[in-house]
Amino acid sequence: MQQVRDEQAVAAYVERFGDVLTDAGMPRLASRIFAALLADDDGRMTAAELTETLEVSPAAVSGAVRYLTHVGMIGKERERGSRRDVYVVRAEAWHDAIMSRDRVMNEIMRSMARGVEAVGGPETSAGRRLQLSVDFIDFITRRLGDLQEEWSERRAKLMAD
Amino acid sequence: MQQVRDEQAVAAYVERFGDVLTDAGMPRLASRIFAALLADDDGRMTAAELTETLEVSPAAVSGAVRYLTHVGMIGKERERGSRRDVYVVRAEAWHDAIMSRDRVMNEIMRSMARGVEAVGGPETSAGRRLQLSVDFIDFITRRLGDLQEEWSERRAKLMAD
DNA sequence: AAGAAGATTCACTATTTGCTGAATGATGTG
DNA sequence: CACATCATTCAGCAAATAGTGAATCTTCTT
Repeated sequence: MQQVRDEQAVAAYVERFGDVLTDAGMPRLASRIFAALLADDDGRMTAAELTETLEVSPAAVSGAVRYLTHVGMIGKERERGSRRDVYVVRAEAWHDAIMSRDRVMNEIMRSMARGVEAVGGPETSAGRRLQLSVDFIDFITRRLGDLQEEWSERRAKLMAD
Repeated sequence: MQQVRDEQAVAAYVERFGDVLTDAGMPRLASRIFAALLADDDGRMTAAELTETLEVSPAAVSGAVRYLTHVGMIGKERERGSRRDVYVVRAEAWHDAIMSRDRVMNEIMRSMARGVEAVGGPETSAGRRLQLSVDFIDFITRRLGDLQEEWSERRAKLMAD
């Protein structure tokens, strides 16, 4: 039973899912573009397609797409002998999105580590509190790295079927 | 060697760390308040202290503090027979912050799961792509829960010293 | 080399967000 | 019960953000 693709339903879904991503902190148009790519049949859309289906200006697409490629959630490709960029949702989109958060976490950790000194060293109560936070973040981010690997393996096995 | 606490250095640190948190997506004043509490000697400050040391209006503190309590990073207490609230950084601040992100992740996951149907079911290529994303997020968030537990135990042991 | 098709940049506008000051509300004290 | 002390809410303002349209830059075609 191969269902027929109801483009209108898909469009509606793109908007709903876009909203969810926006609530999660992603810029609005970037959210909609990512949603559109995820829901697109072959996960590949040109800038022109995006401006048309999302009803925004090419300029806006350009900016949003820069953001998405920057955080590694989509890739920009160009078929040789063509001028149009085609954007593809990367297989590692979520992986990278989480890892980019990880980078932020690392910043926080480093700043807190410096804070230990600023408040008078690890013997002070503020110092202890900061250090404990550092330890926690460190623990979580390390383990998160392991999880990504575990997933890659698990996925590889599934793909082998 | 118990260092003397240099309040000026602490204040400077609060601003730097506040910036880091803001970059991570936390509203500006909320970041500064959380930083101030983390760096405070006993991790407890009244609203008045906050307005004074951070040089903002009581109204602003009220709003920022609402945000922070909402995401569970600080607690509001009031000593009986007093009108002043005292805000304390919760021991589980980071834990809860991460878990609250987790709630967001769950929203995303649920939305993508609904998307599988919208794009024509799990047999379509878009459906497969969405389902794979769901699986990944599911995997990560579950494991993240385990990690929090592991940390609690680890921490309990350390505290026993 | 000229032209066309596309992407990007830039100046501007509209919306959203974070803060202030003033007014209002809540809660303890004489 | 009236007053004082704090917290909160609300209208307004200032700064940041996301998008538009026009101009510019790139790159393929002929």
